[in-house]
Amino acid sequence: MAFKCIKPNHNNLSFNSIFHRCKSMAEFKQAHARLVVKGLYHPPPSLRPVISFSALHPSGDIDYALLLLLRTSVPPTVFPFNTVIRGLARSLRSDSLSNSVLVLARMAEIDLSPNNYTYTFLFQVCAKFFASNLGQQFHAMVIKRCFQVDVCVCNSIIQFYSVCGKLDNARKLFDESTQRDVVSWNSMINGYVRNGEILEALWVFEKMPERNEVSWNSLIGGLVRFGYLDEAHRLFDEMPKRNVVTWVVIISGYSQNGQPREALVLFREMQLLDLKPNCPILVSVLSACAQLGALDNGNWIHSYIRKNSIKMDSILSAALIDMYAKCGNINLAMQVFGSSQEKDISTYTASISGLAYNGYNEESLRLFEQMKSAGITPDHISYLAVLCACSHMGCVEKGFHYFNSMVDVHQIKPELDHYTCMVDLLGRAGLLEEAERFIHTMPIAPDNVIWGALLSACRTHGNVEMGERVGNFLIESDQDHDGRYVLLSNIYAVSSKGDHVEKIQRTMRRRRIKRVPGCSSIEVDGVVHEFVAGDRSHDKTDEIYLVWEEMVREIKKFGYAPETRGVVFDVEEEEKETVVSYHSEKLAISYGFISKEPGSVLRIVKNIRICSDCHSAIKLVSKVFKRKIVVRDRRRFHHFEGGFCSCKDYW
DNA sequence: CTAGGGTTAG
Repeated sequence: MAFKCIKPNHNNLSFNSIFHRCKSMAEFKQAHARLVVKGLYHPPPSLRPVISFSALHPSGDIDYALLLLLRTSVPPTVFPFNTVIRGLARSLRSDSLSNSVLVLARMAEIDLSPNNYTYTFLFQVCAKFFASNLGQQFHAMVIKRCFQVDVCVCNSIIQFYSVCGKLDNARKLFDESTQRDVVSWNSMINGYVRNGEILEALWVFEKMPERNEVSWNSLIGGLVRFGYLDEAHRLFDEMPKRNVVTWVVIISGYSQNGQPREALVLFREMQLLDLKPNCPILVSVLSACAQLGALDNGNWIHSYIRKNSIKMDSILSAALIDMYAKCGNINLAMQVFGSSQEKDISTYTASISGLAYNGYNEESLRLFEQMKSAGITPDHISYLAVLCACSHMGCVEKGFHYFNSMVDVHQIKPELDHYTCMVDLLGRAGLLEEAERFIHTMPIAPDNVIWGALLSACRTHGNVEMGERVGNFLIESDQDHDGRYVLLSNIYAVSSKGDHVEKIQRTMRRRRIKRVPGCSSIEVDGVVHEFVAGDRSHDKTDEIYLVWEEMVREIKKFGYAPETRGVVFDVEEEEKETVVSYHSEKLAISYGFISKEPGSVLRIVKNIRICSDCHSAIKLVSKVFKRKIVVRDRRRFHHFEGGFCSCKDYW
């Protein structure tokens, strides 16, 4: 023993310590380059830390790892080869698949047999790139060589098959496997969930000998994904021990499935249990606030983030910006934008579209230009925001300018959404023929949404001929969509074909199409109050109606005349004025007058678009009662002040 | 000295 110490391997020690001191890829490369340039012999084992760092560290360089592994004589042990395949499995680059095959081939060249780790990483790569055939070949290799797989390899094969949609193969392996643990069961649940077989997933869940949080979370996540939110909530209640992922799944589930109130309720439950929300939860809750237009709640989240010094990443700041913008408070949104540290494309996009639907069209376009100057390449979503701004401005020329630059400068292939935006742009501007021609010359097939945009433009500009044609086509091809019937009958109602309205109503009744009722909400002291037209369910109904009638008397002195033309549905003639008089946004505003502090801004959120009667009434209310009123409808904001609206009556 | 399953916006 003492003998060996006489000649220690100085080289090896010193080179190892050189590399071990390195903290970044650049330092590794510099150190390595110095050795190579000086022609100093560096023993292969010392390269191991370089390979590990290059392959696995977030700031590493997988190509460098591959280079060292394939072109130098690293010691022929399986470890560095496994490390590189592991790194390839982590990377998102499309050549990872072929590179992992290259590594495997090199192993065969130098007679290195893959071990369990090698196979685990290989199946990870195949799962990530949905390399169904290659993975199957690896599986065959495992079988043919009588390789003794351990439970991890077995599970990674199950996982591989299930993400590739080969559920039968996964199930066969699972059934035949002698080593099954909770991960195997969970992978099967996930496989079924991923492939839409929620009943199978449920069956597996019920048969499991033991479950952990992941089992519960996977099933709950599956139920959420397929819209079975009540079932998901039931399991959530039954769950013996929840973790933070459980909360993410259920809260984001509600938030993304159009049930933002439930998301907020669960978030409050978390607060009561003194549980710390993580970033994804905060993002989901902010999105719920954005959907509801619940500014008080959103403000509270913002101060919670500040108080607890939660790290703001770009997603969280985008969510905050989006929340403020969708609550109609563009100033706060832009404040968050201004103070966010790392502005990436999502931060910009949230601000660009926020400005656009709040009526700050020029500012929106300016920010888009600013983003490009900052060296951020616009993507298809930021272009969507810009086109939307042009459409709100009614600026056809600018819209086409951006549409063309999207294709020519940034090589982004327009998707249906972009085409819809262009049809909307042309249609709003009254260029109906051009809009229809545009649809016919699109390189992809138009969907019902695009025709819907055209139909809506026909209604705005009273084009009965085109409206009748498009509308009748739409109520046949998309029979369940209530809005199309409404638009078409509105078009008939103001034309000489008033008698056709009756026909449309009969068709709707026959097909049992229910209209989605118009619904408006207002937040008071953190509670969101909801109203539908003619609603009498609120505690303060009497007062609300009294106040609105009083306000109508006042604005009539300033020239308000109720319009009933838009009301053609489900009501008898004499009811029309009553219904339009108590549209949901009017009730919500009236409640705001009663319950909010005098002079405070009233913020209303409406689920469908505002009608022109409400629009002119609210303009006058804002003038006569000197009150700022912000109405968010399905498409955009209307900021009412002093008798004017930010949309300049173009909406 | 390495490994397998669940969550994240615009």
